[in-house]
Amino acid sequence: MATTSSPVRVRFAPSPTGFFHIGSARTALFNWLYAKHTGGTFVLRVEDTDKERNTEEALRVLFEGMRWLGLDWDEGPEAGGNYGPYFQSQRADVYDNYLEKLKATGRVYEQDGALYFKVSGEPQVIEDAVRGRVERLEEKDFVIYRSNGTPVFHFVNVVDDIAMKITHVIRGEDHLSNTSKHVELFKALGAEVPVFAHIPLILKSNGPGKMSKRDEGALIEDYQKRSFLPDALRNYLCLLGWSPKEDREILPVGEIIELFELSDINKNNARFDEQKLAHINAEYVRQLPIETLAWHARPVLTEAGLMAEDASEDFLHAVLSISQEKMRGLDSLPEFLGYFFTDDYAEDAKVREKIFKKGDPCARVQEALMALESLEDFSEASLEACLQGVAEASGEKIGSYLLPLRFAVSGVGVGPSFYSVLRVLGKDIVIRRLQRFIQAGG
RNA sequence: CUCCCGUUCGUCUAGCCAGGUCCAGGACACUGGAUUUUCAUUCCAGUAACAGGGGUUCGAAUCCCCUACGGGAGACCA
Repeated sequence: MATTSSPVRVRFAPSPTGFFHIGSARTALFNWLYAKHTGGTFVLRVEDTDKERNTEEALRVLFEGMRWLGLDWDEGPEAGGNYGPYFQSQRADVYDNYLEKLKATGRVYEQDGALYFKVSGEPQVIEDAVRGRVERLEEKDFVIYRSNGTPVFHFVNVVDDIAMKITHVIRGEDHLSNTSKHVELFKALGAEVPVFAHIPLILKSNGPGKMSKRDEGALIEDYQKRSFLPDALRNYLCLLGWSPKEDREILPVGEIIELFELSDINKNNARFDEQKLAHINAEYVRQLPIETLAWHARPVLTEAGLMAEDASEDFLHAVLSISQEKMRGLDSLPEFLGYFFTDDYAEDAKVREKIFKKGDPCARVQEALMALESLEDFSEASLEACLQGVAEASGEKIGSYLLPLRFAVSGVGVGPSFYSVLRVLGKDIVIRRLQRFIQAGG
């Protein structure tokens, strides 16, 4: 494997489009991981040569997305560094200087007002850390400066990598075919060719082709809005094209950094699987310390209009601590726990149907209501004993009481351990809801 | 059409470089069962893959070739 003795410098060079695509995020992540792994430098360079795209909003989406994922950059916009500016739109003089260098080799010529680079005609060897040795012949001369005087991607990309002393170019496989152009340019400019690592693409979950902005789940900002945990998304993204091996999948980022090697990156494209992402996200949610969970859950609940802004932290903790082990994503919290915070919660029609199929739920709720009204101690053990007694008194299984009662009290058929639900809800609310259920005739 | 890359369960992958311990391991999803308290948790079990064909070899998921299929690139976009 080709290596350089100089310290590792990698870069993520996005074009601000107004979206932060999941594939771009994964490319940024792999660069970041490699920089961390090697103790190198992670550079963020904004490729905004395509005029209109460079809006404030587009940059905000990009920067916020990266920071949310924890992908901090050592050099770049808002971070500084010795190789700036880090916006290509501000580097015109750099490009002009390198153009002069290239002209001096006699391999630049003008046609129709555009500047062309004359290719060598020799097959170019790409030493790729992921794919091994790849050979490709660049057959046609190509444009490096448009007739309007602005340089094109292939030129600025290579010039910046040289000027910024980039040692490893980690990017999507869609650039592999372009690399023969880039190698020609590196050589013509007398620069050392960096190590390339072309990582597999992320394909859409159904249908052909790579994931595009329009596909479901393709944008990082969607996951931010849906309150996914960034650590979870990042962990999932690591698994797309790379593996920690030893049958492990969920692991702290520190360990991933330690294990991450370019040579372990897969060659074949990966298909995006939202279900697996959801599973990993849920695992992370369930492992959160209760304070952190509350910190994440509060805005989700208040924005859904279920919980008052100044709602008690203690009550929130109580609700979360009995629910956490059964939680899925944070975005499902309003549906899963809404009834703890409001009387005006949605009912699950299927569960309603189900409880009426098996006997008279009102009668059972009535029996339980009478027993609970006179129960002073609303602890789990006491509640269980009480309801057990109700069931035994009428010669029934406790199971036939639980679903009607849960529905009467929460409108749904699933949730935390039922006795815990009753305890946290408290006697007043429980009694009130059971009465309401009976009065409404179910 | 040309060039480049790839191909292990439905999906993500381990194994491949250093051929035998792989009638192929894990995870998600799915199915069934358990926790005699429902349930989105937990536990157990099950279904399910080396693209096809030719070599090389005592022996190939692992090495070589061909075909098929998939992906990417082929802009005065990035």
